[in-house]
Amino acid sequence: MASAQAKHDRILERGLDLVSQAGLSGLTLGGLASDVGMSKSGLFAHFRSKEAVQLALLRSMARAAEAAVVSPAMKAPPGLPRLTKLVENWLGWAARAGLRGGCPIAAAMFELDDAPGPIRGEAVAMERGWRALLSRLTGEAVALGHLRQNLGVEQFVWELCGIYLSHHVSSRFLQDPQADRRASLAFGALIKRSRSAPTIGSTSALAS
Amino acid sequence: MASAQAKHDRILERGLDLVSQAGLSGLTLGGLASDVGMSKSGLFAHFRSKEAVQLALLRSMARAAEAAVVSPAMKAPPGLPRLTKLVENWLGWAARAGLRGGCPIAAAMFELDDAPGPIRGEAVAMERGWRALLSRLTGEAVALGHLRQNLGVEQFVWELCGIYLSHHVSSRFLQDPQADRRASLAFGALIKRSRSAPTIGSTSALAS
DNA sequence: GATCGGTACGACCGGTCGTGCTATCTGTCA
DNA sequence: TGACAGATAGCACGACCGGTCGTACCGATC
Repeated sequence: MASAQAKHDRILERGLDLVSQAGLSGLTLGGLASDVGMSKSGLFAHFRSKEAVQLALLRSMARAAEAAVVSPAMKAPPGLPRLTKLVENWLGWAARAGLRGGCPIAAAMFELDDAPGPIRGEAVAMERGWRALLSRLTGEAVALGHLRQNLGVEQFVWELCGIYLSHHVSSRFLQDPQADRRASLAFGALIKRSRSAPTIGSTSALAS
Repeated sequence: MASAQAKHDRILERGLDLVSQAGLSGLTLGGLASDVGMSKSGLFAHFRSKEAVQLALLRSMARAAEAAVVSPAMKAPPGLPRLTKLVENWLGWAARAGLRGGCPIAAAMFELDDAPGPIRGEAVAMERGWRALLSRLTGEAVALGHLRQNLGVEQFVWELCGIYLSHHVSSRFLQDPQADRRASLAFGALIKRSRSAPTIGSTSALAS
């Protein structure tokens, strides 16, 4: 018999794929069980509830993203090159990681925005952690002089996340073949105006 | 007895609220029926299938967004003022329209990206139409000289959608009180670099 | 060799899902 | 007043849901 840990990992691996297609709430224990080739109750011996499965899958997503997106980028030189490499790995990472659906975390952010509970809490913590990482790498790029000293790092990260989300929608939902190019152009523009010092005035065009 | 049309409208109105909270796939006929105070089969007499309900709700969303976002903005002077007003009305429109959840269309874009079928088709058509409207208004701002002549309108709209999505995530999922300010700053920056002529070179920071 | 925790199974629970069929109610018009 | 049509309710169906049951096989331990 394959070791329990191996089976556990296989459940999470297949589950990740299912979640990427159907979302966290679209996942069913029976479907997952038959997908890994075991009975529903056999799967239940590993996790005590569906919520436990969802939580484990959420954490499994973080590990998968870490391995596919963060780790390879860390080999790039610190500062802007590393940040750029991270964004390259980020866009479309789910497909490259073998998932048939889109980024499960992005989908979860829209799926869980009105669903209080431990699942949502974990997802929020994960997203906050991810944005903290983006902020840290951006801060390093500032410290190394690759980006301007007075850059609003949080704002930079906020807009970067917008690029990711827009890329997700245009590539997966609208199936726009130009999605990668659009994201590349947007990131380039964001970097460009984060290099030089900003001019004064007209910081906002929206009344608040 | 209330007219059938009135009941029909009331079903769609309540359904829109439910979908904004639970998503299109999270909607259940029984839940919707009890929410409007009728039996499941009574509701079923109005629509012949759940898919018909979802399609009707999708179109109802478009009408609601039209009324809450587009129409009021059309009273503003054409060009940049009108576009700005539209974006103002767009951000957070769902809450102002009385929906307890987030923007149902934004959620649908992540929910349906792997669900082929007429629902997805309709949603794609709606989103394409929405982006065409954004492109048209942006084009008017260009024609009126409010934005620079060589602006990439499609790219502008693509990045604008990213701002909307990032605002949705930060305000609803992360519950960041700065979400409105962040979106305002991002839109301001987008407008600013869409006024003046771009410098040459370094159009992209990502290898393609 | 007896015992035991972990893993897995098939059967089954109460509940809810979408979907039909049929009966009843209600307002309208002759 | 009575007939008709549309709206609604009641009810039942098969499927599937998350979850529990008793049971059985496994390797390790005593």
